[in-house]
Amino acid sequence: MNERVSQSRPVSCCAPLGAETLSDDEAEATAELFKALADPARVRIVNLIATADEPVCACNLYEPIGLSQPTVSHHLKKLVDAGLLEREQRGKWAYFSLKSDAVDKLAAVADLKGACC
Amino acid sequence: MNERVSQSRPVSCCAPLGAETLSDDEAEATAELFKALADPARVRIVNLIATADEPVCACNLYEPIGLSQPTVSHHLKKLVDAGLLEREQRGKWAYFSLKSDAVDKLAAVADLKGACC
DNA sequence: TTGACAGATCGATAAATGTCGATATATTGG
DNA sequence: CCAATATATCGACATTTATCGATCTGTCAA
Repeated sequence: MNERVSQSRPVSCCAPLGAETLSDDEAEATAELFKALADPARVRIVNLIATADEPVCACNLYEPIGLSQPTVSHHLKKLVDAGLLEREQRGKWAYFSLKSDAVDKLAAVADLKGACC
Repeated sequence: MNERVSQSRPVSCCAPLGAETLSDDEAEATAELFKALADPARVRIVNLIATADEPVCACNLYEPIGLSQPTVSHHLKKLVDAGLLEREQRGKWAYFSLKSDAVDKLAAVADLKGACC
């Protein structure tokens, strides 16, 4: 039924580290996902949002992160572009939450079990 | 019995993304781990080693990775420093394998389950 | 000891990235 | 429509990083 065209992976955009084969594009996409979390500011942003039980307003991030508004906005954009965060506009405020796929995607890509030792 | 001094986390060096609290140092350490995998060449190296059933000689990486010997050596060093790979000298050859802790560490840090939605 | 080879280190360079102040855009309230 | 506020974008700058050629270090065989 399904075309199974490049659908042999749980995630089409980026293959797990333990995949049997890994094309150049897949390696690039996988690195891109890790790159999104390869900055302490973005790690803290994701952590703050992950531990909140509601979407978080950007205005509530500047102070705890300790960086300027443009810089935090820059990091938020990177996280959204990477598919890790979801942006929701409420009036003049922007709220961010964890994208549900991101959780599975990250866990899948980081999976090395079975390939070890 | 245990001192439980900074031992409340599964990994002492870098806290998971979903941790209740995250110090500056922990965020830095966590980002450092992701940074090690934030490059397509290093993703491919880890993948090649993860899918091999034996430690891999550095000399068998230059050609598949498609980069110069110094560059591959540079990436290998980064992966070893990050605690992801183990280096083993056999005569004049260097063999690399996945460090067993790395598997768990990566999975733990990347864990966002329960913190989602 | 010497020659050959594997891998690491060095130095240089180009590209990518984080940061901020200034400014632009968009939304709301009056 | 206008003023105020939240966020995004722009331009600039400093830092980091990936890459390679050349060289150094260490190991083995003869």
